[in-house]
Order: sequence, then C-alpha cells, then structure tokens
Amino acid sequence: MEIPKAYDPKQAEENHYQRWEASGFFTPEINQDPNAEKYSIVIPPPNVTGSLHMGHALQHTIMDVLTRWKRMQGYRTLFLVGVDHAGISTQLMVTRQLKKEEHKTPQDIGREAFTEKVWQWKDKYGGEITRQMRREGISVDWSRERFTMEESLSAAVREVFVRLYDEGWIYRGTRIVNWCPKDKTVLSDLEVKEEKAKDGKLYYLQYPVVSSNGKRPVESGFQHITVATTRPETMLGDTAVAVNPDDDRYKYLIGKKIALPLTNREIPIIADEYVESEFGTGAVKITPAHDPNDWEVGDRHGLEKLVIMNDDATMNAAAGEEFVGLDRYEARSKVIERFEELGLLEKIVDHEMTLPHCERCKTVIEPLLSLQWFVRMDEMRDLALELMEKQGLPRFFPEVPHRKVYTAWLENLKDWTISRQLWWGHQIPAWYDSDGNVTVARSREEAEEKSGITGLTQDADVLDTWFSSALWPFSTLGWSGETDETPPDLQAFYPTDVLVTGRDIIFLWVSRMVMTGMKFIGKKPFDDVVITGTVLDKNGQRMSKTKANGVDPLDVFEKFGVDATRMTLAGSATGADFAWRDEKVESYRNFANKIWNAMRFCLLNVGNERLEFPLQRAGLDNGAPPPEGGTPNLADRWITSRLNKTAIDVNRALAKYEFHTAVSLLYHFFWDDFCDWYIELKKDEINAGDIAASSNILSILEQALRLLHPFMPYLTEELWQKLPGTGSGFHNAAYKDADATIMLADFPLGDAALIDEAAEAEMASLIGVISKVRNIRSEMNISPAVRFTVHIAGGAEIRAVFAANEAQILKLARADKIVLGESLDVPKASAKAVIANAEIAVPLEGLIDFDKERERLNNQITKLDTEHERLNGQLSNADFVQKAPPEKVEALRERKTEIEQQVKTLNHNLEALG
RNA sequence: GCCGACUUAGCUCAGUGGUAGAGCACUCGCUUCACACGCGAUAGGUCAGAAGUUCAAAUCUUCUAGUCGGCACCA
Repeated sequence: MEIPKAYDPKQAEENHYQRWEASGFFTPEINQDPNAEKYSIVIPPPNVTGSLHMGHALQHTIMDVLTRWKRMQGYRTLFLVGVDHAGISTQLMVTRQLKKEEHKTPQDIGREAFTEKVWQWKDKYGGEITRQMRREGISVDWSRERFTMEESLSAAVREVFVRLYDEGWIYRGTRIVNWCPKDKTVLSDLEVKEEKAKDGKLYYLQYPVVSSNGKRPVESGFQHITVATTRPETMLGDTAVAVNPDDDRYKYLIGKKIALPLTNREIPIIADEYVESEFGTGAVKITPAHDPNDWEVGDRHGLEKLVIMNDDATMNAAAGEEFVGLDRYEARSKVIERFEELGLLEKIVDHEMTLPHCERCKTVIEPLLSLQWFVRMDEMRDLALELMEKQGLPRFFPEVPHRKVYTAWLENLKDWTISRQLWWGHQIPAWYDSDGNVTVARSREEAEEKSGITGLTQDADVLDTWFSSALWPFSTLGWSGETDETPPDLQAFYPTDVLVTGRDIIFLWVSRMVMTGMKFIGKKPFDDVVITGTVLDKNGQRMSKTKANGVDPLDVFEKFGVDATRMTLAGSATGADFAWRDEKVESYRNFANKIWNAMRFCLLNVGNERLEFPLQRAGLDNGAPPPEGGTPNLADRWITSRLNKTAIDVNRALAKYEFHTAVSLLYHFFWDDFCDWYIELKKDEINAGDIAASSNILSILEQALRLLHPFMPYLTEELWQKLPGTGSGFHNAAYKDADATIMLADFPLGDAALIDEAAEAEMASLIGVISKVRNIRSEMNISPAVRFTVHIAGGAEIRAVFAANEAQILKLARADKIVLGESLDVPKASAKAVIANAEIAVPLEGLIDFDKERERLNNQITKLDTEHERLNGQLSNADFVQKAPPEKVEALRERKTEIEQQVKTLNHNLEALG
C-alpha cells in the first residue's frame, strides 16, 4: 500500500465529515440497542451574527470528546446544536446594512419589513458560524439543529411568559433601569459592565436656601447648602436635597427649601439615613428619575419623579428651555458654565470612579425611569438554591470557585428586566386595549377571547435574548407547553448530562436554565457544568476585537489541522486560562505525523492480500492467550499491559472531565511506549515479514486509535480505514449494522487483568540496559557506526530476560555481541554502569578516555549520593520510622540498600580504572 | 470595599502530604532502511517570600508581595 510520507490533515478532513453526517452517525437513531442508556449535551447556541473563536473551539472540542467517547461505548448520544437569534447584535448588524445599502433606518421601512429583512439576512449570512463549526469535526446532530426564533421555540417562550405572568412571577412596572442611549433599549444588570472613567470629576454646587433663619455663617452673601455630584446635568431633575438626620451641620436646615438654580422650582431639604455624612459635603441632591438610589429615597419621601431626558440622552422640555435638545454632556458643560456665572460653582475636584457601560456598544448607561417588564426572581432563585443545597446540583467542574460564586450570586439576585426596545426577538405576548388595559396570552386570538375585546394592540417590545436561551435545554427537545403528551426527544434526552461553557455566562445562562428547568419540567436541566478557561493570546492578554490579538481557529485548522488544534485545546487543564502558543499546536501536528508514520511502518511490509485474516487482538478483548505462532514475548506482554493501563486511566480521566490528563496519557503511550519502544523492539520481526508480529502490532495500534479517536477524529478514521481487516465487526454492539467507521467502534475500557507488572518490571530492566549503553556511547563520543560488545552481569532471572531479548538489545544498543554472566569479566579499559538488578560494561580498547569515564562514573555516584543522603536522613529520624506508614519506611529502606549497592559497584569500577 | 484564583525549568504549563514533570527552546551527537513534523544523549528548578501545622509541605494554615478575575458601591 502506498502511503504518503507525511500526514495531510486537510485530505482526511475532507474525506470523512461529510460521510459521517450523511451516514447518520451523528444522530441518536444510529443506535440500534433498545436498552441503550442515553447521553445528551446541548451546545451553548452561538450568536447567529457570530463567527467562530477559540473559546467556541475549546468548548466544542470538549463536548465532542465526551460525546464521541460515550457514543463508542454504546450510549444513545445526542449532541444538539443550534443558534441564538442574538437580539441586539443582529438588529444592529441589519440596521447598519440597511443604512449602507438603502440609506434607510428601520423606522423608515417599519417593523414588519425590517423583521423580514432580518430573516433574509439570517438566511443569507446566518449559516456562517455553523459552516465553521462543521470544520471542527464535531459530531452534532445537524438534523435536529435549532434556532431560538423558530416557531416551536417561540411557542415555548410565549407559554413560559404566560404561565409566569399568570402566577405573578412576571410583572410590568416603572423602575429605574439601565438605559443605553445609543441602542435605545433597556438592558439587564448583567449586560452592563463597570469601567473606570477616564477623568472622573466631582462638582461642588451651591444651592441657595430659601427663607433661612439659621445661624450659619454666610460667606458669599447668602445662605446655601453645597452638594457634590458627578453628574451636574441631572440637577435639572432634582426634587430634593437630602442630609443624614444625625448630621449636626445640617440638622437645622431639615424642612427648609432650596431655590433650585437654573429652574424656577423650590425643592425641600429632607433627612434620610441613606446619606453618608463623610462623603462629599454630606448633602446629596436627589434626582429620583435618574438614579436608582435617589429613586428609593424619592419613594420613601413621596417626592416628584421628574424625567428630564429623552431616550437618546438629550434633554427634554422638563429640563427647561435653555437646555432642551442638548446632549447630556453638552448639558453638563452648560450647567457648569451657568453655575459659574451665578457664582454658585464652589469647586471641581478629580474623582476616581467607575461608570456603567453598555456591554455591546460601550456607551455610558443612563439610569432612566421607565415602564418595563420584569421577572420576579425570589421564587425562581429558591428553586435553584434548593437544588444546590439539597442535592449539590449542578456539580461544577472545577468546583472551586464556581459553586460558591454561583450560590452567592443567586442569594443576592435582583429582578430581571426582560423587555427590550427592539424589533428583532420574541415580541412580548401582551395585548392592550385602547385604555391601556393589559391581557397576556399565547396569541392574539386567545387575548381577544380572554378580554372579550377585539382590535387589541400587541406590546411593541421584545424579550431579552437570554429569556429564550433560558429554555434551551427543553425547548430544543420539543417542549412548547403541551402538557398531555411529553415530546419524545424530551422524554429521551432530558435532563442532559453535562453543560460545557465559559464562566462569563454562568449567571446569564446557566443559572436561568436551572430555574426554568426546575419550574417547567420539574427537573434539573443537567447534572454537571464544566466551566472552561479562557484562551488568552501569547502574552497572556484576553483576545479582543479591539486589540486585534485574536487567533482565528480556522487559520489554525488550516495551518496545523483540526485534530492538532483539538488536542491543544483539550490538553489545557479544565477551567484554567492558558496562553495560546502556535508551538503547542505544532507539537500536536508532529504527534499526528508520528502516528501516521507509525501506521505507515506497520503496513510497509504487509500487503493487503497477506493480512486477510481477522486481526489478532493481543488478548485485549477477552484475555485470550496470544495468537498461535506468536510467542508471548516480553514486548507484546508489556505493550498489552501499557495499553490496558492507558485505557483504564484515560476512561478514569474523562469521567472526571480531566481532558488534559487523558491527552497526556495518550501522547506518551503513542510516542514513548508504542513508537520509541514497542515498534523499535519489533522492527526486525516486522521487516522480516512476520505476519503474527504484524498482526499483533496492528491490533495494538487499532485499539490505541480507538482510544485516541474522541480527540483526533480525522486522523484516527483515516488510519483505521486503511487498516486491513477493520470493519463494522469492530463496532460496539449497538451499531453492528452501520457502515464501518472508527467512530462507532467499541471504546476500550481496559482490562485490569491484562496489566502485567512482571512484564513492566522486566521491560524496565531492558530499557535500563539499553539506555545505559547509549549513555556510554554518547558520553564517550563513540560514533553510532561503531559496534561493540556489551557485557551484562546479573541474577539468573534477569539474565534470562536479556537472553530472550538479545537481538533487540543488539539492535537498540548498536552492539555486535552480548555477553551474559554472573559477574563482569572485562578488561580495565571498559566503561561501566549499573541498574537496579544488573551491571553493564562495554570494553573500549583504544576508544576509552579514562578521565571522561571517571567523570561519568563520578556523576552517577554524586547523583546517587544525594539521594542516599536524603534517605539516610529520613530513616535515621526516629519519628519518621515510628509514625510513617510501615510500607513507606520499608520502601525507603529497600531503595537505600539498592543505592548503596550501586554506589559500591560504581566506586569499585572507579578504583579499577586506577 | 467584599470574594476568589494564580505565582513551579529560558517560555507555555501539568502536578493537593512521601525521590520535582511535560512540550517547546537550549547543548552535544546522528543521512540508524516509519517519521528531520525525526532519532539518541545531556543540561536546566532553594516550586514568589516569610512563619506555622506535620515524622514528612510545591501540595495544608496564616501573613506579605505581585498578577489576574468576579461582585458590590461610588452623591
């Protein structure tokens, strides 16, 4: 068989994905076992406007590893994929396009036409992210792909809204909300990010007091009270000044009135505990319509709530003739200017502070009094908290710190603002009559029936995108509120097994799925939550569009292959941030090539026609004796042991979501055990055309490829298909009728009975001897071309091992003769070494450099001495001997004796050199 | 302000009580018939600092320093 010298990932990627999908391998229906257990994962739906980034690639890889792992074990697996309609992002994107192409605003064309445009945009460009996801090789069921705006998911949204409203968990009310003046919509607290203000200032404004008869000294000719504010423009909406009731400086002013400058209003001076006397001047201007704290104060004191801004943060008529139409920052300058003219500006001081920004467009948020829809969170929160307290669910991986953070957040949860002033999204299912009376219903018909009125108007707002996301684990499985019959997918796959996502949406999404799942299905949506780390750039900085330091997964796929990228991502520790390095991917690209070439070697001397018999399984499946004609030689016993140990450990690691451990186990099994030692030991047999040996090595390789498949699906499929003899007979029983593919092959769980400690120990001696001889050659500067005799002395048992593997030692140590004996009988001009149970000598007449040899021996002695010293210290410590576990003490004693023996031998050798 | 994480070889990172590890980079040698995306052999760390618990600490506790993150407040 002609196999190219280097692995070409692109070819393998093109070869397999389409076939996998077309053959239905990704769907749960491929599983023919009626008793199969299910395993399900729903993907966090990426934004329809999004493009693939490393964070996605990381999460998708992990979910796919889990899914492929379980699928190969015969689970009925569903890896459900879908896309989020992403209200604000999408609306902005289409608005921009509309402006560019038609020079129109959404308002110009109207709601219906605009929504139609968005759908068109979605059909044309919305598939981008899913096209990119196909390249990741993820085994998601595309036939079940969902979109949050499709009808069945929208029906679920309406159902949930109506039920929550009917039970009083959703309400409409006037509150101070986070308003983005650019996007012109309200935002939830979670969509607002605090950022340091560039040049924060605190402005001290003097407010004249009306009809004061107090005794306070008056510097500027009239009685005033000074307030400090960071937003002077809001003074136009002040309806009181507040002081702390215990503040002696101001006690006498409580109840007096202020003549509010720049307006013709008089406002009261009130006392409220909320005011901290130490901050600023201890007197606070109160603007109930433009500050959440002030709103509460206003509520307590029955103050007027004067709205002075429009929805684009320009001043409205209530701000006064002089200010109307000005932007908030223009108004700020103007207010300051006017105060200065009036001699009422006391001072301006620098003030470090943070300001709330719109997460999306970075505009400074304006707290605004507004009529919106809210979800009351107290009862919802309790559902989630109770699940955590009573059952410890969901389990977070890593548990620290996420469990605590999640719980703490729930405990302090405020109501959730769910209405958005957008056109793209789920329109709120509330209808109004001409008097503004509201009817909440699943449809217009139902609303009209409920209210007995026709000609109702639907609420213009849509719901927060996260409202529909919160229903994702069950809305995607067919739930839309019908209670008489459970949809089959919901029955089969809910609750899901694990959720994999980034820590940024634990609150936005994870917590809300838990709440809605408990509320509407009565069951948790998932058991486990795996929180991935953040992929940083090579300098440890967050990747961001503005910094343009992002690494595009598609570029990496192109350069190093999908499998190498997947290994890199899965190889990062669960939950830990890590800096992206191309070198890392490069090393996994090399790894793929290494395996490719291992396979290539195994097949070089095996024609298809010569290997038509079923592959021998090296006893892997049933502990059967080794194949006839093949001796159960050390290498075979050893690699079988290593493979089974690796399989057990890989399964164990995956069960704990320790992907990096699994990656490292596989890497070292393939490279060190299989390639460096097993292939090298078997080389002569293989090259001699020994069919039994080829059969064995291919059996091991075939099993190992299955172990690797969840991580490197393309490479393993490509190689597995090339293996003579593979077919659907290798499948897990649940897939026996499916077309042959490694992705349905039985996943090796490993058999503890096949772990052969004796073989591992013997092999350690063999490796020890070969390594020591190589060390001698290298340190003594002896050319690889030179062949020499190797003398080995040791007990009868280990001598038998060396005798049985003489050919291998000759080859790997590049020796031409092995002399075995009870003791060494070599000339003085020999280089020597020791291992635990043998002595090694290489006679080097004319080649030896005695100084070098002395140095070499001394080096070995020094190393052993250091260890000996430490052991001695420990063992002469009475406390240690008394308190440490006896087997520990015994092990150290044995090691100490061993070292003493070796040192003795080495010293002897040293003396012999003269 | 509150909570948390991190600090281990030149770099990027594993390692939760018992002899400090990997990949890359570095040094030396190699056209050894699978692979130079390779092979072989070295070198490189008082595990941020200090104190404590323990027979035993990279690992547990406390403090300090630095880096990063989350939450809250901010008139």
